[in-house]
Amino acid sequence: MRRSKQQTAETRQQIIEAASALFRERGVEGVSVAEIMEDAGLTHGGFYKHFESKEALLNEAAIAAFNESMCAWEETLAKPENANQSVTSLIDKYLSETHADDITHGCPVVALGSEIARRTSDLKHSFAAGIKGMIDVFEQQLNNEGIPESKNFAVVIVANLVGTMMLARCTDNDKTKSTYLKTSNDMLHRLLSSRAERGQKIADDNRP
Amino acid sequence: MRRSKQQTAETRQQIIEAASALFRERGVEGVSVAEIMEDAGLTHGGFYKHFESKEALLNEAAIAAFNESMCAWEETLAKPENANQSVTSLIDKYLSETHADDITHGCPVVALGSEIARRTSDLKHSFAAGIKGMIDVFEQQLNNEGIPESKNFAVVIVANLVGTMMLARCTDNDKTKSTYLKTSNDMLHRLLSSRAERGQKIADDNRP
DNA sequence: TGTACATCAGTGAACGCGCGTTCACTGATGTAC
DNA sequence: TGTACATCAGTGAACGCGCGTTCACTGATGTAC
Repeated sequence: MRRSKQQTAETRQQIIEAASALFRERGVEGVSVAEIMEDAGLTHGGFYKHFESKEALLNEAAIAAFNESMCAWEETLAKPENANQSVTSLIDKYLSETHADDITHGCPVVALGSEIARRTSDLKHSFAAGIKGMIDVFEQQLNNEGIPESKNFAVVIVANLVGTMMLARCTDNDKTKSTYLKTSNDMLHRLLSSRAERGQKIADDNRP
Repeated sequence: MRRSKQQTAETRQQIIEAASALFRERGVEGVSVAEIMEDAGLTHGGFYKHFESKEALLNEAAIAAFNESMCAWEETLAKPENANQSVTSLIDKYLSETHADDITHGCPVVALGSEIARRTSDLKHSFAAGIKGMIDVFEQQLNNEGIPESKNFAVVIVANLVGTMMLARCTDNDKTKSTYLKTSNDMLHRLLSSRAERGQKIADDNRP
């Protein structure tokens, strides 16, 4: 039977959220429309009242996954104890064992990147925007901390995070997995502290 | 009809090579057993005379993809003009536009990582071994160039390569894509030259 | 504000299709004597 | 070395299954008057 506009919008959101988690967990082709609808508390028939196709839902689910990540990042940044170490707090969280073990609600680039790379059009566009968003957050935080070349460093940091998580997730030996996470984390910390020093030096030199 | 042992072995290799390329190009679930067999010049029925299942072929195909990558790396390292810049020549090749556009014969971690991360057992084990192999090559070359902490740097470099390629491949804007590749490449070059200097300094200090 | 009708979210059966896998069959290769 | 038989790589039809999508139907919601 017909639902109110608000209920319809809520249902739509539930489908997107279910899909966002399931696609990351099992891959786009590893989940059926029926399973997504079941997770959202519905039967499969009504799917096409909300989305044109499974592909269209994937696009919305990808956007939602990036939004979810960005919200989590904002939360981390908002914590008072992270005020003076915003960049490293984001890095620590990203490279945590918790994140490595939580594909379902983890970074969409690692969970879906290989599949998205093969696609074209809208989907790739949404994904590229999500990646840009991740880099932008780092750029801003690096600026706040007075680290020079913030844009370049932001790209390199995000690349490192994504790559490290990919290596860790593709490794069956838990010890090796932890080593990858820890090694990248240590190196990024060291790189940042040496860069922060240099940024401080430049600021001092430029002081009148 | 029955084939000679040599022919059978060759056919098996052809199936693996076809699968290795097709899986990377279209994803494991984006290619059918029949398509792989057709690419290898056969009909689908004979597939199970060579492999127990599609999953078993995926394992062999992943190993073959890593072997292919390692052979290409060896080739690059063997070129006389790369003798004194072995690490940067590997990095330049990996982060090239050519590699970004060639998923089919490119790095298996970027092409299949998201899918492999969800799997368990044999497959993940083969993949982890392949990743270890990539890191080992870099460690050895960093040693050759006298760069300290070669093992840690090797992990970070490979993570950066994989992550950068993933970002580039998931980006629909060609200019942004090139920027990602170039930014990581520049930063790795700078990091390596500053580390090489430090390595040289340590070597000088330790000279009797 | 109340009424009569149109709309449409959700249901569950059904469709057609392609997939991984199996199987009976063929005939060249391998092997035992 | 030659022969007779067993083996098995490759073929193409067939199987059963699950998938994305469609559809007739239901009944509460939205809207026009």
